[in-house]
Amino acid sequence: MSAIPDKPKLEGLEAKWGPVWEETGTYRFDRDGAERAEVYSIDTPPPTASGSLHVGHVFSYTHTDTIARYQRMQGKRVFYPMGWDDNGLPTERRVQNYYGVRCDPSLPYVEGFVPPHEGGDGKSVKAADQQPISRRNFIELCEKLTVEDEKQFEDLWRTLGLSVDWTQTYRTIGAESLRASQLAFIRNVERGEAYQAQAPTLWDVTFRTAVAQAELEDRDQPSAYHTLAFHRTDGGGDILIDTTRPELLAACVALVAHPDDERFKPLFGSTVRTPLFEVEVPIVAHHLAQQDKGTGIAMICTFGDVTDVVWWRELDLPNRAILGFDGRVISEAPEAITSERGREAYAQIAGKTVFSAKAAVVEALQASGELVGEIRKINHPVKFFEKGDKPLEIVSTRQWYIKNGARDEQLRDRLLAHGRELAWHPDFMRVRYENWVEGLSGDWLISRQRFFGVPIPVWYPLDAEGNPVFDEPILPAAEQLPVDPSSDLPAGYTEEQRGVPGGFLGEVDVMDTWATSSLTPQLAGGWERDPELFDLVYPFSLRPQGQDIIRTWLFSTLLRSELEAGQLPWQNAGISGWILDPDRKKMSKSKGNVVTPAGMLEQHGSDAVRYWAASAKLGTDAAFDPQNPTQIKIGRRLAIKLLNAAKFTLSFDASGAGSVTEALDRSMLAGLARVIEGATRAFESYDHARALELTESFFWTFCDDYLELVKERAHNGEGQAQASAVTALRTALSAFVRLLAPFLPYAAEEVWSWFGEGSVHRAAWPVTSEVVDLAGCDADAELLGLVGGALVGVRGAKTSAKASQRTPVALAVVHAPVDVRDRLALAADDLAAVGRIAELRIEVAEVDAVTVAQIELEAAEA
RNA sequence: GCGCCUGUAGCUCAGUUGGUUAGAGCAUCUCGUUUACACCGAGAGGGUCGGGGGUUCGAGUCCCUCCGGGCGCACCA
Repeated sequence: MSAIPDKPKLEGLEAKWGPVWEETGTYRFDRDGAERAEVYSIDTPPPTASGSLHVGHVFSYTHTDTIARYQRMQGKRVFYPMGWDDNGLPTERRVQNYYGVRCDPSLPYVEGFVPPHEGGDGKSVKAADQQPISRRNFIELCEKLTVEDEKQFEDLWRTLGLSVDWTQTYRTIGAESLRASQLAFIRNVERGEAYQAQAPTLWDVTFRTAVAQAELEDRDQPSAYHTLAFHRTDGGGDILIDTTRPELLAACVALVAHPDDERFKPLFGSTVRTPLFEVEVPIVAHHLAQQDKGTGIAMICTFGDVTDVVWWRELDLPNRAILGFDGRVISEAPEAITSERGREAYAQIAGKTVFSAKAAVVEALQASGELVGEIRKINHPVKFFEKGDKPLEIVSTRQWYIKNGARDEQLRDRLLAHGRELAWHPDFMRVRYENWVEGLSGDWLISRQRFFGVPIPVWYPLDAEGNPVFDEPILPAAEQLPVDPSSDLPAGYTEEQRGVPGGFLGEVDVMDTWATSSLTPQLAGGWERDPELFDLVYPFSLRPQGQDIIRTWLFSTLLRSELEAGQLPWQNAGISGWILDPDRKKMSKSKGNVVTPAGMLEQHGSDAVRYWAASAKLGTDAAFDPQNPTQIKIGRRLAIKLLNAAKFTLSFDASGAGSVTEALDRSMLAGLARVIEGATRAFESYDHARALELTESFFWTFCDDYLELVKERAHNGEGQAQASAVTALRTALSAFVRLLAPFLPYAAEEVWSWFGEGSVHRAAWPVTSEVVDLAGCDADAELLGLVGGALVGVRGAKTSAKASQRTPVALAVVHAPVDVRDRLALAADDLAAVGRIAELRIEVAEVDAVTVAQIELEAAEA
């Protein structure tokens, strides 16, 4: 216990208590002798270490922390780890800009490399100005920078007061994560859940990597319809088609119309010659062709969009792809282009970007008269990589996939069943998951042609000609992990055999970030590393996360758990909403005006900021105006009030404390029992905001009415009347501090230290019996409100008389309904004391509520 | 196009299974240095619960419909 300061204040509490919690291990997960039933485990979202911190982080992580603290006070052994998602593209990009470098895997490693820049100004360095460096040098810089970034995150989390066990941290690029991630992958391969395939793949030409369905987003883009004339080979004239991608004309493999379309029915089976390139292609029928779109008949190219891929596959069409990995038209024309005119036309587009090729084709078509009518500009949605800024192309590549139920109905049904088993908070978020699972169009593409990631742990044998035999990948043994196939050796081979005929080739691709972060329960829980720990924490009690990554993180984690263990990775999913700016737009850096969380915490105090975050329910978006942070100010006020009310309460002589006998004191405790019950129930149903609201509102009643009513008795009263007030006050204070501890951990700990033992965050969550035992079960919970009503009347009379609240009252007559009069009389002395009423009459009258019928103020004293 | 969420005081939001006269805070106005708190306290004004229809003794709450806002999925000829 420590002394109560003369002037309690919030400033400095973070610096005072953070180190104490760290030193005493307040939030340490105690696994000794633990059983699963007493463990509450949290699958904390690992923030992208290279990303910037914003208020949204503070918002959702606070939600989780209130739950963690509640569970801890309920006696649970809380497993609350923290991870850093440091592998992947965001880090690569940050490293490029921060150090002014770019990875070129063909370059050799340079010992003691010094990057051209350090710190950057946050603006991107142009690709041309970036110094190419080896993959190893590049990864070293990634490692270095992420470690620094992670330190900043940790500092912020600590200041915010997250009750994370900082001995339980992991990095998604750390050795343990590499091992677990590769092990899980190998098991997927062995069970036939992971496989590789040569297939048309959505491809980002800027980052030169494949991307998965989950990373796509649609963006409206300006485009234009071009009407092209195809020539019937039977001499029947031209067929017009509309296309937005004339540059892919050279890759055209067929025309397609709906099988029921009377206009084209006679043409199915016949052929046309493509304009410009003069390739003979068939006219085919497919139900995906829309009669009312364009001219009702479309050209199929390899590949303009995902529908082309479907048509290509289902109609068994040839592949005449013309786009390379760099997004440019490849130099070699498809063999199908045989005419001299066609070859010449192709020469005009070879090597050009999509943009330039389109211009060239359009120009040639105009010259030949095969472009009919006007070019009509439109806006239409185009698929982008969510982190990219150029439209995705589709190229044919060999990639690794993990089955996700898109082509396996049984797996999909199991995933949907898990979605129904999982307790979602709020429940309607389940729909997002179901939409996603039901809409999956292909297996999960997990290989990325990038550098800073978990290497795909396979090698391929090389045949006598030196060609890799992809069908027979060589997997490492579990004991070998983690491996980097580009430097480590497959069993039975020597380094000299790398890349030579009859030897082997290491896979150079890395895994998608989500392929690793989909294993966070396994990474944090010690899967295949610490079985005892894993059994204690898995399946996790809670997965907290943002609504934006249901289709990525939540889905992929659930999938991996189903594949590996056939079960849900968690019991509950708590989904936080967005932070919106005052215009109800999603907050974003580009809009400027983004306050840094550290600055917010500094300015208002952690408890205040936490209050703002905690006052929003799960799943609900919260508005935040940095210029006018009302909710934060209210939180600050509440925290200060807690300090002051505690100090006041503890200032009364408690030597006689023991039992509560006075009606008003018993009433207050009865009301508090209801609050404890309600707050507990709210927390049990993951409604922290409700718990806060209930507690806060009764706490203000406690301060403004109850404390005012009894302070005279507590201070100057005598005997049991005085002792009753002090007992009730102290009992209530103890409960309030604990009820508020999940929200205001600093103020609560400070106050607790004035009278309690140990940390409030390890104290027992209040139960109704501790107040009911003192108040008696027959206590009149309504009495405090009734007296409060009378008090409002007295205060109002003084206010309207423009008199001070301390003005003495000669006579006050209070009217009360018949069933209330006697109850009110039990608190008459307290009411008279706070109102400075010399003569207080409480009379029965025909009124609905307690009213002050008559009041005579004494003349103001000089 | 299919679906989910949402619309309550000037602002931000509560409002349990339908049940008296719809609540809180902020803001506004008025008053007050009363035993902790001026980062304070007291009081007051302020709402056709998006519109319309229905079920019911009774609807902010349930049903239908329309309108506005947000989001998810689908949509690239």
